Amino acid sequence: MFRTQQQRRDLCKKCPVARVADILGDSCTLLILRDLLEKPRRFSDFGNSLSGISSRTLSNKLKRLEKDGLMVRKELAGRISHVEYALTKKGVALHDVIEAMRKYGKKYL
Amino acid sequence: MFRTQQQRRDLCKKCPVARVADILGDSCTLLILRDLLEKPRRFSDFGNSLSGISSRTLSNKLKRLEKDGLMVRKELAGRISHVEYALTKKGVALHDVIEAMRKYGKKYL
DNA sequence: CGGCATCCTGTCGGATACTG
DNA sequence: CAGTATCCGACAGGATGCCG
Repeated sequence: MFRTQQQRRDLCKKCPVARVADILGDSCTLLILRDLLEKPRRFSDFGNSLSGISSRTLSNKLKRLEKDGLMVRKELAGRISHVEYALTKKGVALHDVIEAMRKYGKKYL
Repeated sequence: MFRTQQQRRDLCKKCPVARVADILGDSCTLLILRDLLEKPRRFSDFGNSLSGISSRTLSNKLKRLEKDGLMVRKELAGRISHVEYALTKKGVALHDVIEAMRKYGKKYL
């Protein structure tokens, strides 16, 4: 699915579910969002909760989320490098989706 | 994510969102569910709405959905082979998730 | 119509090592 | 700490052809 960019555009144009699917459509991103909804995180925080996701993959997913405007990267001042990732309004709005998922998961899975 | 079976089990055990992610976590499956929520479908129905998904992929996704108990395959009597796919109760319950996604997609994407 | 078998390629993502 | 670079294997999934 969404193999070519054209195909992706076509399907996304037609349906809002497809547009969300385009962003949520992989479990990894979903779990990152789940964590960020709770509170802002630092790069290394994800390593633990996501059961050893590789830094490469994490980096890629975060870039995608930032590009899509769901999340912002903040460099905080200090002697050592300190970066924080936090959801934007657009990202926080996914709360309802994630909660619907959590509710379903609890009840049926 | 969910690269090994063990990893998948571990993450799924911890969090309901992860469990839903395990099923919904790819756009293709999601769109199949979207269609099935509307009404039962036949194999070839998906080819159109999913913009040319290959029969191989479609077959695999349907099998997974059936295995997970979200959907049942019904062979209907008749001279020519006629199969229908319909959601189970567990599948229909995903309505809220999909609708939350639709709402979000409409508003923000 | 509703698939399955085979082949083959692209992409994802882990492992490892390195940097400012 | 927060990544980037490179390499490489696994696998998803398209294309094609065939079958009951």
